[in-house]
Order: sequence, then structure tokens, then C-alpha cells
Amino acid sequence: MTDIASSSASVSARRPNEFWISELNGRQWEAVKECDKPLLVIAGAGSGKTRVLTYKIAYLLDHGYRPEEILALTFTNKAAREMNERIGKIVGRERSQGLWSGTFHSLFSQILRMEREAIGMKRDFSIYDASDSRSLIKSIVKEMGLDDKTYKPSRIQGRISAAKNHLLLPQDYAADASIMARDNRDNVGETHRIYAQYFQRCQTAAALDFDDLLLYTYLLFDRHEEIRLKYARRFRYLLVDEYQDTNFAQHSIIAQLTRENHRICVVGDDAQSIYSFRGANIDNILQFHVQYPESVTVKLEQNYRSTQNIVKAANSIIFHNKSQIEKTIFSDNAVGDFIALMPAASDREEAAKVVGTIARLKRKEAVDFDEIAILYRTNAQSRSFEDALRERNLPYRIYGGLSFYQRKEVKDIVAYCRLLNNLDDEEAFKRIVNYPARGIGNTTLQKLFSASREHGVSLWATAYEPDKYGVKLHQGTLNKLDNFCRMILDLRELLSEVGAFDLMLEVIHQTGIKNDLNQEDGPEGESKRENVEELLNSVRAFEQDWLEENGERFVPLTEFLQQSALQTDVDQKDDDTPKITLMTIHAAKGLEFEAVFVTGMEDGLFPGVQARLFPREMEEERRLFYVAVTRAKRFCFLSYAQTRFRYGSLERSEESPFVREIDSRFIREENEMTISTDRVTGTGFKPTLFVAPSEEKGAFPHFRGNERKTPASPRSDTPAAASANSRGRKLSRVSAVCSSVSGSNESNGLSAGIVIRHERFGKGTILAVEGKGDNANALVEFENVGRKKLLLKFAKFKVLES
DNA sequence: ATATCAACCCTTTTT
DNA sequence: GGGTTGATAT
Repeated sequence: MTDIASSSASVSARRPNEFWISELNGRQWEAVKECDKPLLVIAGAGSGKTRVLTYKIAYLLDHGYRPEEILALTFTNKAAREMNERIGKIVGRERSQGLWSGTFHSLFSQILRMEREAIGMKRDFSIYDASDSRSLIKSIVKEMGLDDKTYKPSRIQGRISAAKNHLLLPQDYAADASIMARDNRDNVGETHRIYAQYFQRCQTAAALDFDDLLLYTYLLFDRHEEIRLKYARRFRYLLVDEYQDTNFAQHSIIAQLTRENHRICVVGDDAQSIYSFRGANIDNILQFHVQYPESVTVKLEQNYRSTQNIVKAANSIIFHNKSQIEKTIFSDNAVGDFIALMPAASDREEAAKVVGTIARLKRKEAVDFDEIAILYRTNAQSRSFEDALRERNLPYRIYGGLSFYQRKEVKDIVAYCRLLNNLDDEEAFKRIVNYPARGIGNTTLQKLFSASREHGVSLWATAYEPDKYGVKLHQGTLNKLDNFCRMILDLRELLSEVGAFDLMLEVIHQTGIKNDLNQEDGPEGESKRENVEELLNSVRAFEQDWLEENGERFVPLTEFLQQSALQTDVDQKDDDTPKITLMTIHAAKGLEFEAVFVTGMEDGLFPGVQARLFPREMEEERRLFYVAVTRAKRFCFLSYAQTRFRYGSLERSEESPFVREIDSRFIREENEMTISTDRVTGTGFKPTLFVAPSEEKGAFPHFRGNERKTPASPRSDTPAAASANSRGRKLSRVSAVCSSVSGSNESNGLSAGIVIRHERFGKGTILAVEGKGDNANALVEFENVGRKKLLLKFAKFKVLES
């Protein structure tokens, strides 16, 4: 089972690998070229993990693997995108097209859509996000007459999520004595019934939640051996990034796909495992050698990112953890500056100090804003920094928190779209049935609810045919319901005729949303209208991108919905002006910055109160701290506030115990810095950096600050062109490509029988050409992906033989 | 049925 | 501080 790569190497290697070797150190190269045995790469922070992954894929491509035979799984879209770009740079874009790379969730949801029949799902299933799930759980708790104090939706959601991550269906859950005992002990003994009901309701709504994307993929492969084999064979090589953060479900699916051939490479760092709260199981990485006894382990221990002081300080932090894989991370970079500790009297002062220091970093060290990050433990901490940055007119960008797609006005429009796409989507229905207000109130809804539960049909079904399900309503209400349903059905007619963008425009007009928003005045209404604009922009951008890659007449709404459901804040880019990054430490995983501020270093905040009593949680918090510090290339600051506003009132806090865990040789307090400069070497960090922020007034008189913000939307995360930009392409470039391609292809006079190579789908034979002008399209039979209809206006391919 | 206001939780962390 | 829920008036 280990012959393929080597046997085909001589045939297809086109490029000497010496060039690569110069780009890699010995260990990295070792990891790249080991393609026969299962490979575990323990990659310390900043040790070139992504480099190894990308070169390894390039190496595979050079040794007989076709792009579509490689599956590369990441945790974030950003990581996937970055990987794709870097591979494109190494082997050229065309040779990497067709690679299966992306997040677990997005790739699996694509597979589920392709194999929907096997699991009895319809093509246009909805994806419930966390708040949809929570709201569904909430209504179930209510319906079951349980106390929502003891059965707090978020708590139940956590349990259900954990169950799914352990591949436990409702019946398995109820049958598990230890789980039931635990639930009973915790006074939530009815959880299994909620879970069963939740599961059922998701099914009648044709909806999958995030965890279902994994669970159903597992079940698909488990119950349909032929399908599992199909994918196990298709993916001849499997790579997994951030393996320390995989949960049992992910681990199991990987096992399903590698059962026959063990061509797999996982990359991770146990010291950076920070998602155990989400079911991530560190044993997956620790037990890799047991799962694959013939496996090889490569440790990458040289850090190329940070100064020696930062690396050593980070080592001294993680040293306090008991359980870990033995390794010594070292750096050959400059010694660098001390980690700087910045105490502050209040959270406001903390923010002022941080921002003041940023201004100085920019001026004295020429660190640009996009090389600076302010990190914190909880999203709630962002506010004081926002205020301080706005006051100083410094550009920033917040990631996380209330993401764009979670705003009410945006969610409402998306909910309409979801309902059009999938009439059974219950959460979407609930959200918009009476928005804008049309007199369908709670009492009506309750009647529909109980009818739908009673008959096991969707809410839509009962609203559409109330009589059939014995719903008793006044004539007036019946008329209102009927009007609503007719409007939805009318809009639905458009699904097969127009693209996502046009459809959304129709929705906004026909449903009265536009009217409603136009009536709202004041800054809030203004900001809502802006957000709707942004939503439309992002749809348009998505369309541009999608049409180019898939030759179709228009973008089906369902395509947009699917990608937007799995899109996170970090995936969005607004414009190109450098901005200071504000995010949680979790969100910063995998990123790096010249200067990093780790803020809120307070006992009870970081580590949080809940962690203090449990050693295992303390270790996770400590790893989180380790992740935070190792994001920094040159400058790392730790700040804390002695008083802080929490839940609206002032609270006192002490310095985090983590601060004292750093070896004192690598850290200095702000005021100490001004005196002891003797150890300051390397990058030449001037002690003058630390001056009271008040002296910093007007540091950037010419700088044009943040765009104006309305109080209602103080954040600067605009997802305009999120999708198009997210692939690293500009709209202008897209259109340029389109025009040139369409010109050449049309004049080439394509006809049946001609063989082409498509950028993404590979080699294929044209079966038929039809249509004129913009609508000209070709039906092509591709070798690997089957039949596709390409819209010649957008399709990127070249003719091989005619 | 809707609009408004007071009382009430609260905060980890995210695909 | 902020968002959600519940009671109350219209």
C-alpha cells in the first residue's frame, strides 16, 4: 500500500527539488518527502508548519498525485485559503486547481450535498448556526414544560453538541448509563428527551447544525460502505492541519477515509491545543502512533517567527504544564526585547496605555498597523480598546464578537432567503413570519407550533394548509397567513430563474423590508441600511467569484447560503488599508504579528474563574497564553488592569498568576524598562517607548482615521466583497480575466469533440455547444468530475486538441 | 397584536 | 454595560 508515490515519481517529477531544499530545513524536508508512511509532524509554534504542509502538497503533485486526489483539511477558511495561495505560488495556479482543501465543515457539507440521497436529505438543506440551534432548544424546553433556568438552552446545547461530537445519536445518548447518571446528578435528567426532540425537529426542518455536518458525514460513510470506499479511494493522500484540535467525530471520519491506505499526514502541536471545550481531544495526536503503528514522527523545533526572548519566555510558560510531548523550541533570531509588562489602574487606562504604545511602535519602530494585534480572552474586552482607538483616530478592525451575519437586519434577510430555499426551515420561518409586522402574532404561531409537532410536519406545512392540520384560526388571520404564503411562493418561483443577488433584491422589496428600513430614521436606521448594502455587496462579490469558477447561467441562492452559513468573521476582509487587529486569542491561532498585546492579564479573567479550580482547565488556559505570546515576532506586551467594569459594575482584580510563571529573565515591567536597558539587544527596542500616553497626543496629525461609525454599529468589520477578496482576488482582476477569456474562447469556435483542460475540473471533452453571446455554453464531460455545463463567458480553460 | 419599559440574566473561547 | 424577557398599556 505504499508504492504509488515512489513508483510514479520518475515519470512525473518535472522540477528539481534542490530549489525546495534550500527553502526548508532538514526536519521540514524530512516531513515533506515522507509520503509512504503515516506521518505525524509535531510543529512547535512558528516552526514552519504551513510551509511544510504547502511544500508537501507541492511535492505530492510532483510525484504522481493529481490535485483532486489530495484532501487537505483545516479548521478555518483562512488557513485553507492561505495554503492554496502558497501552493499556487510554488507549483503554479493551474496545477493546484482541483485540490480538495478547506475546513472540515465546508468540505463535508459539500460531500453531504452530493450524497444527499443516501442520507435522505434534500439538496437544499439548511445549516443552523449556533443561535438557530439555541433558539430551537429554547422552544423545545418551553414546549416540554421544563424550567429554563435549570435547562438553560446554552447548557443543553453544549451537551447535545458534545454528544454529537462523540457520534452519539439520541438513542445512544439515552442508552448510555453513565451519561444518564451524570445528567440526573446535574439535575437535567430530561436532556435526552430534549435531544431526541431536537434531532427530530432538525430533520423535519431539513436542517443540519454544525455538529451534524460531521456526524452525518460519519454516518454516511458508516452506513454506506460503497460511498465510504469511493471517497477513501478518491483521496489518495490526506493532510490534516491543527490536528491537536480535532474531536472524536473528526478523528473517526479521518479513520474511515484512511482505513485501506494509511497515506496521511497530520500536523499539530499539543502545546497549542485550545479547543477542548469544543470536544477537541488531545489524545488524537498523542495516540497517533498507536492508531498507525508504522507511523513516523517528525518534530519541528526551530522557531523562525519570534525573537529568542519571546521563544524562551513562551517555553517557560508551557513548562508549567504537566502533560505534553517533549520538545524544545528554540530560535536563532535576534535576542530581542523583553516581554513588557504594563500594569494599569483601570481598564480604560489599560486601553490608553496600549494605544499609546501602538502609536510609538508605529513611529519609532516603523511597525505598520496591520502588524499589530490586540488580543484578549473574552470578546467583551474589546470595547475599551475600540473607544481608545477611535479617540486617537487609529485604524482598527475587530474580528469575532457580533459578526456581520449575526446582525438582526442581515439575519432577517438571510432568513427569508433560507425559507425560500428550504420551506421547511423552521428557525427561518419563525424569524420572519411576522417581520415586517403583518399581524401574525404569537397566539397564531403557537397554534401552528402544536399542530406541526402533533403531525410531525414542518411549520410551513401547517401555515400553508391550516385546515388540513386542524389549526383553528379567524378568517382575518387566515387571510394574513395566506398572503404570507403566497408571497413566499411567488418569490420562490424566481429561484430557478434569477441569481442570488437579484433574488435578494426582490426579497428586500417584496417583503416590505425596504419600506420598513427606510422608515427608521436616526443613526440606527442609517447603519441598518448600510449593513443591508454590505450584504448585497457581499452577495454580488460572491457571484462574481462563483460564476468564474462554475460555468452556469447564474448563482443559485443555495450556493450563497451554504457558504455564508460557514463563513466566520475572520474570513472577511474589508479594504487594503493597514489596520490594527483586535481579536480573541482563540481567533489568533495560526496568525502572527510583529507586535502583540496580550491584554487583561488578570486573575479571574485570564485564567477565568471557572478554570482556577480545575488543573486540566488551568493547563488549557496556560496553553492559550502560550499561543498568545507566540503570535509575536518582535514585540510582546502583557497588560492588566487593577479595576475593571464587569457586568456593569466596577471590580477589583489581581495580576494573573501566569505573569509570574514567565522566567523573570525575559520580562520587565514598564517602569523597570526605563532603567534597566542593559539586556536590551537585538532589535533595539528603545526604553523611551514607555512614556505616559498623554504625551502622545497628536502623534498622527495627518492620519486619516477610521471611517465614521454610527453608534449602532461601532465595529469596523464590513464584509463587502468578503467572498471575492477572501480568495485573494480583486474584482477588477476578475473582470479582466473574464473579458480576455471570453474573447479568446468565442473566437476559437468550439465544437463537440474538442478536448480542453479546465483550470479547476481538469481534462474534459466537449459534448455540445449551445447558446449565443453571454449565454453561450458548453457541455463537457470531464475525466474526474463528470459532466459540467460551462458558461463560456466565465469558464477558464484551454483547448488541448481539436 | 404591538409598543414600551422595567427587570433580569450575564461572559469564556468557535466551526 | 447590553441584550433579552416579561408585564403592562394602547
